[in-house]
Amino acid sequence: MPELPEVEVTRLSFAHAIADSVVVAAHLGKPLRWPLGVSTSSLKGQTIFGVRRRGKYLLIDFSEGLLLVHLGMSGSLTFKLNPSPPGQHDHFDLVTNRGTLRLNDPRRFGAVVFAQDEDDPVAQKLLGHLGAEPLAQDFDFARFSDAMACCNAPVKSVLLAGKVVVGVGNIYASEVLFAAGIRPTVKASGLSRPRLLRLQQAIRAVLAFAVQKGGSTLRDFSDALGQAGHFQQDAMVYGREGQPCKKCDAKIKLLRQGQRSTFFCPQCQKY
DNA sequence: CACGGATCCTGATGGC
DNA sequence: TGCCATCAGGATCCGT
Repeated sequence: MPELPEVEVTRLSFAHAIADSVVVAAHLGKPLRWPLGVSTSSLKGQTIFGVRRRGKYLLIDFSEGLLLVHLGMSGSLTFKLNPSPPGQHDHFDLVTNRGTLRLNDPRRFGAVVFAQDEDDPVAQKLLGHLGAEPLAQDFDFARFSDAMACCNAPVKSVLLAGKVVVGVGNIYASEVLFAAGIRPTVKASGLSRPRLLRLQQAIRAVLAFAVQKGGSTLRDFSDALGQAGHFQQDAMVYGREGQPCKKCDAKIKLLRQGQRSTFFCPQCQKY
């Protein structure tokens, strides 16, 4: 469910409400991808300063330490004053005096991990190798093109890997490459300067637009307060195999790259 | 070390 | 209706 826009929309939906709250309790359900790393009782009494995002990770800052939250493939967060008792897919509750932050994650590819700070080896293992933030200032063209020049893998795979730039998941990879007019199978290292420029602009534009739209609704994404997103209506290629391209009418094609689906227009994305 | 594939887990969907 | 195979928005780990 969550790529960068969904994670950011989720963050924006509860960050203000949870800021300055105090942790009353924390509860764990079934095991997630990685263990929490501390006892839930050690979180009690801590003040929550705010919520940041790095790639697809949410960073919840405490008076001492921080929580790294990842939604995996199927995770979602809710923030409610009076939540119902945890259901079978609710695997983490952070109860505060201002409301309860709850992680629901059927597939349990998500994670909640405690770290002392961002230099903590636990945090570095997850965050240390991440690429540039596409919506931040430090996403400059020189570094982007240098990083892309090193990769001989298909540009779609390079975008997904997150080592050059973070946050572009499987849906937005297809959308971004369509917006840039680049074929997903082209080697990243083979892209000309003008194409790299268009690609970088497309990454920024598509992700920013999706955030503005409230995230994807491919299944039924909604933010932590239950507000639904509207990006799906605007998907140009993703999930549209066999349907006419919205720009040129050619049939949208589907291909497999590393066990993931890629959608593209053979006419608008020739190289 | 850079790449492709297998892998964790559950639910939805489609064919028979 | 049931059973089985396939696929799903992520990212790490492992073999080549």
